Amino acid sequence: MPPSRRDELVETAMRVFYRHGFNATGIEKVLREAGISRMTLYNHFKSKDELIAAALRRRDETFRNKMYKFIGARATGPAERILAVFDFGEQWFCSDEFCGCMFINASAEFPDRDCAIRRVASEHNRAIASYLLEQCREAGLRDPELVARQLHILFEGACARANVMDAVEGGEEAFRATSFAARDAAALVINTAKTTPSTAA
Amino acid sequence: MPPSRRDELVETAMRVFYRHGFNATGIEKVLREAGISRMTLYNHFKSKDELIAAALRRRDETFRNKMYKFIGARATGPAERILAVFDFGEQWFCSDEFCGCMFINASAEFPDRDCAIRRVASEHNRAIASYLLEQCREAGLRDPELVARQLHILFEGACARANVMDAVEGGEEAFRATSFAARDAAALVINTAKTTPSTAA
DNA sequence: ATACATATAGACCGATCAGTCTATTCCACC
DNA sequence: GGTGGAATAGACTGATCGGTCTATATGTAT
Repeated sequence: MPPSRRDELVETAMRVFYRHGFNATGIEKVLREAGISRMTLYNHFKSKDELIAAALRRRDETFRNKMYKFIGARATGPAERILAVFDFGEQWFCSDEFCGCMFINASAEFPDRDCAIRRVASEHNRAIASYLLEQCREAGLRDPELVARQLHILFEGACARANVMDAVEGGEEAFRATSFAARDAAALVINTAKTTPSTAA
Repeated sequence: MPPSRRDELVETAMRVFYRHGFNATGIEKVLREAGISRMTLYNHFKSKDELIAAALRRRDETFRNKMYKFIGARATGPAERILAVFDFGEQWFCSDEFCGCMFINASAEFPDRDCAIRRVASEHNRAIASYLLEQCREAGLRDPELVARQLHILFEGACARANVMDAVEGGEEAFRATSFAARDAAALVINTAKTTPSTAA
C-alpha cells in the first residue's frame, strides 16, 4: 500500500530537519517539500515539536535498520560486527547527505534535558548502546559495560569530529582518517578486553 | 581597566548562546542580560552572525585557558597532561553550566560548512588537535598523528555522549562513568603507542 | 565651556514564524 | 449518486525576529 500522508510528512520532515536544522527550518519549508497542506500537519500533530519528535523516531528506525543491514552483510562474529560499525560510519561520513548525528544535533538545539525531543534522542542512544553491549557480551569480553561505553564514545566522537570540520579540512581523506582512527582504537579496546586481565594504567 | 562594552557584550553572548542555543536565542535576550542597547551591538558588529562568531572565539579562548590551567596544576609529563584532559572533562560534564561542546553545537545549528561560524569552530578544534599532537610527540609515542586523533575522538565523543543524555539517565554517575571510560581508553591507546610496534588487528 | 565619541531608549520596518480557521475539493465506500 | 472523512489552498493572527533610524544623554579631553 502507498505511504500515508502522515508517513510522507514525517519522512520529509526527517530529511529537511536533518539537512537544515530544527529551529532554522520553518514548517512551511517542510510542507512545501512534502507537497502537503498546513492543516494536514496539524491534524496529525499538535505542534512542530511533535513533528520533530516523530522525525527523530523515524530517523532512529531507518538509521539503525541501515546500520544493522550493513553490518549483517559483512560480518558474522560479534567482534567483526563491532568493527563493521565503524566501516558503516566511514561510508556515512563520506556520503553527500552527512550532516552529523541527528540526535547530537537535536541535543544541541534543545538544551532542556527534560523535553520530549531530548527523550527521543536519548532512546536512540540507549538502543545503540545496548546493541554494542550485546556484541561485547557475545564476544565474551571482560567488563563488557565499560568496553561498550568506550566503543560508543569512539563512534559518537568520530561522528562529532567529522561534522565539526569546515569546508577546507573536511574532505574525504579527513573523514576516512577520522573513521580509521576510531576503528583502530576500537580494535585495540576489544583486543585488550579479550586477553589482558587489567585496564591500562 | 574595566571591561569594554564590547567585551561585556561578547561575554554575555557567549554565556547566553551556549546555554540556550544560537537560533533559539534572540538578540534582544542577549542585550537585556548584558544591559546594553541595541545600537551598541550594531556599532560593534555587522550582524548577529558576527556576534556569534565573536562569542565562539571568546569561548575558544576561555575554554582552552581553563583547560590548560587545570592541566598545568596537576600534571608534569605529556602523558599525564593528556590524561588530565579527561579529568578536566569530568568536572566540566558534572558542572551545572555544562551544555555540551559549544563548537559541536554550533556545527549542528549552522550546517553550511563554508560559513564563518563553522570556520571559527574548526579553528578551535584544530587548536585542541595540535595541543594533543604536541603532547603525543613530546611523549615519544609511535604514530603521534594517529594517537592524537584517537584522543581527540575520545574527548569529543565523551562530550557528545554526556550532552545527549536526557534528564533521567544524565546524572552525575553517568557523567563520571562516561569520562572514566574515555580516560581509560585514552590510557590504553597511549600505553600501546609507547610500547608495541603495531596497531591491533 | 565646548566638542566629540560613545552609549542610551525606543520607535519602527519588513519578514518570518507557529498555529488557527474557513471554505472547497477529492475520493472511497455504500 | 449521494454521503462522510480527509486533504486542499490560502487568508489570518499575534508574536518575534534581525536590523535600521532618530533623538537624547553621558562622559572625557582640550
